[in-house]
Amino acid sequence: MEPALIITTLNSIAPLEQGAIAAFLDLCEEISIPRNEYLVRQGERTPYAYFLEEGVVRVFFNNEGNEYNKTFFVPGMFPTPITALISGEPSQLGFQALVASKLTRFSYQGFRALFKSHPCLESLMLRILELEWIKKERHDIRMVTNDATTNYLVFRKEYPGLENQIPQYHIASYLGITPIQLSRIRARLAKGQ
Amino acid sequence: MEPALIITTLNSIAPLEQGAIAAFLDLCEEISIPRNEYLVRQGERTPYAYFLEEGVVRVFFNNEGNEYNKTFFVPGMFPTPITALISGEPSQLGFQALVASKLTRFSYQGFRALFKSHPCLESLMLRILELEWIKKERHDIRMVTNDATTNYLVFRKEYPGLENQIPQYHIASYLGITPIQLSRIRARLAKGQ
DNA sequence: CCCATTCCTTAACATATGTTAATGCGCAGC
DNA sequence: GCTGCGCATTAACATATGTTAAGGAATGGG
Repeated sequence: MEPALIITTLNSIAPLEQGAIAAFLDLCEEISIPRNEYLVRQGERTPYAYFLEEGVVRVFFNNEGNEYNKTFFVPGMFPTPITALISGEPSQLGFQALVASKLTRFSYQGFRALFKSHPCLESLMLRILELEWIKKERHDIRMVTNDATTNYLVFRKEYPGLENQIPQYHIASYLGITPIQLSRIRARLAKGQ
Repeated sequence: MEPALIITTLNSIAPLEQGAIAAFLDLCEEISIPRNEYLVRQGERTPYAYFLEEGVVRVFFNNEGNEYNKTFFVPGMFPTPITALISGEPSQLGFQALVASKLTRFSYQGFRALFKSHPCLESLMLRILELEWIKKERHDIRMVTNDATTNYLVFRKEYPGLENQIPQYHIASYLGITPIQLSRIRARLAKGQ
């Protein structure tokens, strides 16, 4: 495959040797996925890690019909069931494309198998997890601290334009409120301005 | 220092060479901390990673006087400001001993400096982050999915005896409710049983 | 031993948010 | 160009939880 966004992204995270890059690219394949299709279904096993080149993906948890969106992925991010890949268990989370998307995917086991011959890839993996950890912690603190209105405004800043590409009930679920409540918030904001 | 709980814990996470263990132990020092003292204050920098040998520690976020307990640590866990250590920024989280506690601490930079000569320590670090990630994800899913009553019951199972060692407002904050609400839940449970 | 502090409980009240339901807009398929 | 479906909005209502306040048990210090 041709080195797309993923290579520049990985290189900006940690320095990689040429040999490691080549070996890694051998594992990669590009896939396209239509709107509303699933990368990973809840309860399903998958061998793949994913990198989003174009589009939007959501990750969510479904409990008795109620869905909770954990976060949205935009290009440059990794919509990957880390826990499932690490633990070997079926994924507790579902991953769904919200618009037609292009992704790079690669076998996680294959990737780990490269660590012995290319230690820089293990350092890369550690660095990625570190960065994800930081991101998640900041996110968690924000969500707990702010009220829904503030988090809605943050969402709009963090994902410019996304608001108009996906149904509002996905945003509401992400904010931890009902679509009705989000509608009330939007009405209040429109009036207050 | 004498190899205490931390060594058996680390060995159970990932296999370590003798040389690596010795080099690591050189970095370690044991500390005791009285009840209600802070390991790390919010807004403070710290060079240390911590491992809890005995006692209880909470990690919390404070926003304009409102405190949000993220989790509790019991022996065998790492009450460590990972994000602060990785990013070099002041810690957004506070770490406080809720009962008199014993910990092992070590310089995080010193630890990372060992990665070059002891790659197994880097693998260990990666493994620890992986396990923490899994734990956090399961925790997050539970907290979102369940109501406060269920989460309270889970808390009692997950931290046996802890309920009687710490004030209930810390538990309420952990559950995301007010102490009054927790009191109502407890009253209902006592009656319903 | 007593007092003060801390913290849990209970009640009365206020309020934000969920629930149910009806309305209407806009897009897609026929 | 209709027609139907999916989705957002709005209103009326129900309810859970926060707020304020008061009282009482337990604990620790003088």
